[in-house]
Amino acid sequence: MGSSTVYRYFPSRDQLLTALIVDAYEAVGAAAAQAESAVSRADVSGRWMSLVGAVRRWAVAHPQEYALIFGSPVPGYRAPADTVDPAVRIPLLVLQILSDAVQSGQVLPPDDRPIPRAVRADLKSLRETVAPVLSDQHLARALAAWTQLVGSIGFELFGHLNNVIHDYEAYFSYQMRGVAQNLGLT
Amino acid sequence: MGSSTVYRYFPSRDQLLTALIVDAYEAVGAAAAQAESAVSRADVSGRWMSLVGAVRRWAVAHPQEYALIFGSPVPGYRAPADTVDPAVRIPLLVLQILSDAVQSGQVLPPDDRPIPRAVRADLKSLRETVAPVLSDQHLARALAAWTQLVGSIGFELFGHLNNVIHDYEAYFSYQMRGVAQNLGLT
DNA sequence: TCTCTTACGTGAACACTGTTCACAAACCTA
DNA sequence: TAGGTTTGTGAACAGTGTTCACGTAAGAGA
Repeated sequence: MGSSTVYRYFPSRDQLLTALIVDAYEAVGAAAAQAESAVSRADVSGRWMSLVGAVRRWAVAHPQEYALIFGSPVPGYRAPADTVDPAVRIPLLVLQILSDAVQSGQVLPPDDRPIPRAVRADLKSLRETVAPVLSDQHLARALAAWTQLVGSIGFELFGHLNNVIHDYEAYFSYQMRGVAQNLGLT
Repeated sequence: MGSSTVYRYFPSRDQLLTALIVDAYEAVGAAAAQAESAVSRADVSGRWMSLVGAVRRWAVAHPQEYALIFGSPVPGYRAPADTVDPAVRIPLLVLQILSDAVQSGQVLPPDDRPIPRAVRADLKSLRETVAPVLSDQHLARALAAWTQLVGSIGFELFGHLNNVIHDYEAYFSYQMRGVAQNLGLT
């Protein structure tokens, strides 16, 4: 197939990119959701570990697609609103796990470090739209966990721990168990 | 200046890239080192906060260079050994801060979660080469902190928290104080 | 089966970028 | 001033992204 044929299916490079990005988000989101759903609802830390393992496996199997959605933005491309829903699927799963943990009393009380006013305002919006049962501290920890997950996989894929960590799967699992602990999951 | 002139100074695209990458690592490393060195040696958590703030400010001021070193790898480019020394400067600073904290008794005892054997082997090498006073748990936490730092800045620069966090500087500071706490810095 | 219409893929053409190279201008240094 | 080195230029070539006119294949209805 010639390269020009692509333009019969997508009107522009940007819309092709958008389709690729949406596909990638949906694929990794589906892998995460499926893995997470396979664990008993009560086992919140097992759900977290299953989710992160699935995300990492998908990333290792599809490094270019992972780089497309979590690596450097493509120069000149601005993601349209269509990409938002697929993109938030995994963070919503994380918030759901933490919400379930809170509601079933399986989460340690968060520390009481003061949160800056501006951050509280953002977390309030977040709580009202997606996770009503989570406190500011819980929301902030969930965001930190999500950041840590993406950062850890990026470090592996992008080679930042080459010659430092050799068994990355074991390292990743260990670190993610630590993240679960930081989240307060028991 | 015509684009062809570049090839008078660099024999190939890859060597030009290497020079850009080394320059970027050295610039962000210098910013981090300078900020970190401006804080009293005894104030380990202040040193951490000063370091991360400087890294973030540099990243926001030089987003393309940041993406070059911490974003998706350039297709077809393999980083030569020359890039390693500049690249490890910041993680070494983090290890130094934590080492100083340990030696002056300013760090909480790490939890005793078991570390997988394969990871222990890697951490042992790391300890022997760069941070002899740090336990496996401390080393793993330092790597996690470094991951969290890079991940947080990437989330901001690459737009993963657009329309979620608006005052990113405040959010970043709050999260980094949490990382300091996870590191055990008092 | 024939034909009309639509869907699909091709290759030429154009622009832009990365890279090489022969040449010329500028600049040391003696 | 002269010789040699350094620096920048523009032509040329290749590779890629994009448009477009064209031809072929395929499906629907008579």
